[in-house]
Amino acid sequence: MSDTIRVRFAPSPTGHLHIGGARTAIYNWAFARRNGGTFVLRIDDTDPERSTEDNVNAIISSLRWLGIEWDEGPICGGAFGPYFQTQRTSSYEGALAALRDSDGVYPCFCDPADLAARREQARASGGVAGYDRTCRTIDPSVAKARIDAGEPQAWRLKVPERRGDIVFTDVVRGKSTFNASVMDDFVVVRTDGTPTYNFATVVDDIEMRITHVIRGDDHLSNTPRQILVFEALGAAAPTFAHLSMIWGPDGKRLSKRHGATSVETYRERGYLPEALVNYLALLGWSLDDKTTVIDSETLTSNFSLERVSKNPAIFDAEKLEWLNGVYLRALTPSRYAEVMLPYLMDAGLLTADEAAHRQTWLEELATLVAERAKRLDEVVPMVRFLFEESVTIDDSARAKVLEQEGAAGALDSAVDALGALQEYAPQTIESALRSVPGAIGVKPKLVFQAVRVAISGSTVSPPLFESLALLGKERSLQRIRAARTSVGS
RNA sequence: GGCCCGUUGGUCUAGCGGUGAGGACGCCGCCCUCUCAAGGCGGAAAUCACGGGUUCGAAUCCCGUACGGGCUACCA
Repeated sequence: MSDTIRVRFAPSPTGHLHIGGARTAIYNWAFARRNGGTFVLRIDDTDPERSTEDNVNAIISSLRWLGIEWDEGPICGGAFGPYFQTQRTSSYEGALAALRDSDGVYPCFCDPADLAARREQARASGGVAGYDRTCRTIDPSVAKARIDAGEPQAWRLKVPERRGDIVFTDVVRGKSTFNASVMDDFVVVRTDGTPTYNFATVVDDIEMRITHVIRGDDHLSNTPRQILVFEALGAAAPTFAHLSMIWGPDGKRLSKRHGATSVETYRERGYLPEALVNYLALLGWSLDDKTTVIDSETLTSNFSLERVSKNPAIFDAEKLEWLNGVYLRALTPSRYAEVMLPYLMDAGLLTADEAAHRQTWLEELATLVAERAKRLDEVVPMVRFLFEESVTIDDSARAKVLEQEGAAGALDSAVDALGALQEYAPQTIESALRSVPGAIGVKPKLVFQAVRVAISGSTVSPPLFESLALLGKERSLQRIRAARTSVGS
């Protein structure tokens, strides 16, 4: 593996893995794979208030479920660890010391509340809202005395006087220019000694030898600040690639009120990881002008930042569903049975033990359901009738089918025809039932629908003959008789 | 307010000076069919945000405007 390219995904464990974060991770991962680079996972847990271990675990398990594997990071370790920012305080302290030595920072004794007020005032009068540099002019010896006296201080980056505009080329958006005059001396280390985001990420990116920073464009405005830190630390800035946001249907940042936003939820609802990866990859990137079904292999061997789109994308749940259906249909029966089983078990339809004894039966069931479900959780209502002892017939189905003229006779004949079968299999069942309409002078559809309603309780079900076979002769006859009885004469 | 960024059918996108503006989801119709799906075929749907330029020629290049978004913290 070449080490020329190193990228990282650095989630902050303040929640589960978000759809947008997942896409960022996918792009980083695909980019690393495509270029023979290294993909680093780093946990940016510097916010003690909101970061939790549960969230770290959830993020890790979501990434794994998606099939996104990191080369360095939690669990697997690596040569540039640790990979949790809370364990890297010595790095930040070292970087601060270096900046103090090089006169790249200065202590700030301003009161935060006071600062906020000044900022408000500056903004109100139409001025620049940045820090007014009050403490920048304090004489170093005075500053040292105040620190020694125990006065609390934060550290601010001393933006060079003659730095000029900050210009960088973003791989997806092109050349970006930020006017130097708007760069204020931002805080790099807080009063409590902890590093701010813009400082910690840069220190880490330098130490971890990150060459390409691929992240959401909510960080675009942070980039010039970070470039200043890279420069102050005497390091070359990496290449940046800012991804546009993912929006909800209303054009606002995708959030809980738009529905499911965490990868975990999609997993629970029966989406396949490969479908989610495919969909997310396409939300802002395209292989060419016509391909929409792209497996991981194709993605990791063709991904390029140059083909990442600049505009924000609205998350289209329906297209994801469609794509999930495509992947679901492509599963082999045994694989389908495997992924479907947890849903069946959760619904209490069968136990793991029973499943082990009904492998073939489950695979047959899988083939029936495969081209009908877009999500795995949809199979439960679809197949429930095949597991339960008896079935309750839906009122509208009864009215629409069973109470139709000829239905009773059709059920009687069906019982006779099926009852006579030696071999109870889809083919034999089909020919038996197909002989009924002609014999009693009724439309084939009426027979099929009547039997369907009788065994499933509904006018909609998986294919009839196969369903009857899976149900078994005994229960089939039982249900048809029960339905027949309920219709009366 | 200031600074940035974006704008091709309802949605995701292709396009990178000359195309009938292509594909996909969704929608509609037809076919297939035991229901539902799946599949096949066809269709509607884009004045390429708007207004100016540049050019023989602009969705493509330039400048404005509008709309949307992001940042503007001792959050990340």
